[in-house]
Amino acid sequence: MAKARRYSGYSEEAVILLGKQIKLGRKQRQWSEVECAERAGISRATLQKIEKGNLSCAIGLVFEVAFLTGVPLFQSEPVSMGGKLDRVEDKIRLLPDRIRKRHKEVGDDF
Amino acid sequence: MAKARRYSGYSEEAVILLGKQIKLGRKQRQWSEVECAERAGISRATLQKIEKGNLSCAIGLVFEVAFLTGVPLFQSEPVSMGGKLDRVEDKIRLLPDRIRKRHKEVGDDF
DNA sequence: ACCTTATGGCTAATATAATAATCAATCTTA
DNA sequence: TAAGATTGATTATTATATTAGCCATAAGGT
Repeated sequence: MAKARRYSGYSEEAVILLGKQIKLGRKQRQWSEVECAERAGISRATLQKIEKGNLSCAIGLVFEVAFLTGVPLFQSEPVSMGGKLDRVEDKIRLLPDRIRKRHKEVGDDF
Repeated sequence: MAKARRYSGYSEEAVILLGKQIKLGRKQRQWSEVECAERAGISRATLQKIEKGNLSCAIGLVFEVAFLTGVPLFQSEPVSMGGKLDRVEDKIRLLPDRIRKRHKEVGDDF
C-alpha cells in the first residue's frame, strides 16, 4: 500500500452522500449495478466505488452516474449534510436489498 | 492519444461551473495557484485542471479544493446552470487577472 | 520602464484509477 | 425449496491521472 492522502471530513461526507444518493436513485429506477454501469458506460467495479463514496473516482464519471440516476448536483446549503445522509439511508432501507430485472418490459427506458 | 470517452453536456457543464467557482473563490482569497495548491496538498498542474473543469480529476481532490475556496457543494435546483456560469464569469472578470502575494500580512489565514 | 511573479502550456516519470474476470454469499422469483 | 440473478469482494492488466520540472508570456508593483 502507498501512503494514503488526507481529506477533510467535509469532502469525505460530501462524496459519501453523493454515492448514497446515486445508489438510491439507481434502486428507485430498479437498475441493477450491471445495468446502471452499462448505461453510464463504466464498469461495475467503478460504479461500486462511486456508490461507496470512493474519493479517487473521476468526477466526470461520478457526475455522469448522478445525472443518469437523477441526483441533483450542488447544494445551496452546505449544512445539514448529516441529516440528509440519514434520510437517504432510511429510504434505501425501505427498498429491497437486491433488484431483479423485470421479465416484462414496463417502458422505463428514457 | 486514446479514444476519448463521451460525457453528457450536463456533467461537462457541472464540472466546468464547479471549476469556475473554485477559481473565483481562490481569487477572492487572493491565493495564487501555487499557494492554493499547497494548501490543498496537490500540484499546481492538478489545480489548473480542476479550475478548467477537467472531467477526469479525482472527485476527492476537486471537493477538497472547493471546500478550501468556500464553494458550496450540491445544488437543489439542477436548472439555471448556464446563468450561474455567466454570473461567475462576470465576477471573475471584475478581479485582477493575476494575483500577487501581499508582502505585509493582513491576517486572512483561517 | 524595470523586475518580480503568476499564469499557461508542455514533457517525462510514476503512481494509481478503471477494467475484466472470477468467486462466494444471498436474495428474489417461480 | 430450487434456480437464477444480484451483490460484495478480490485479482491482474491496462489505461491514465498526478506530479515535478521546465519554458515563455504577461501582468502588477515599485
